[in-house]
Amino acid sequence: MASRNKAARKTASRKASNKRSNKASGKTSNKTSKKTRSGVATVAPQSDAARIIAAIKKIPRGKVCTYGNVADVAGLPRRARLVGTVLRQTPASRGLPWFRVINASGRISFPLGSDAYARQRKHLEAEGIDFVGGRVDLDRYGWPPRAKLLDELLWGPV
DNA sequence: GATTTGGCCGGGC
DNA sequence: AGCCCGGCCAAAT
Repeated sequence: MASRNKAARKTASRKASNKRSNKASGKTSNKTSKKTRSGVATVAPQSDAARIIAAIKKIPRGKVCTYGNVADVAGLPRRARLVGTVLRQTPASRGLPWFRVINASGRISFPLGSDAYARQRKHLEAEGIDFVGGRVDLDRYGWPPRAKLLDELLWGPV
């Protein structure tokens, strides 16, 4: 069964992001920067949640972004699930365009038929996003645009 | 498309 | 610590 490249998959395919960079050591809990040892105040690293929120805010009207891409934009590759978790526990009161986040299949992640599903879909359609067979065409509405993703991966942020 | 399989990570117990 | 479960992902069947 050719079960060879398993570990290779993520690493190689999903963005040659070798940028697992910093953290990587499991927990990151960057709470508010504390280590102000003697004065050298390290610039408070934003919490992962804050970065995710910020990334979501960038999604333009009429566009959608997958959990994975939100994570990438937030500088947290491979933390798609965290995006879901953060979203789940973030009060919509924040004026956050949470509804622009959908899964990599171009579908709304809530169970079809649920209120949540209907709510999200309504928001998206209100922005002109069109659903075909319950799916959003990511080539058309996805953000950031694929080309851009690729470029940044290969060339780095301009 | 649908499923399976393996991987990733954070949170809760 | 260990185990299990997520608004996940992607390659392979």
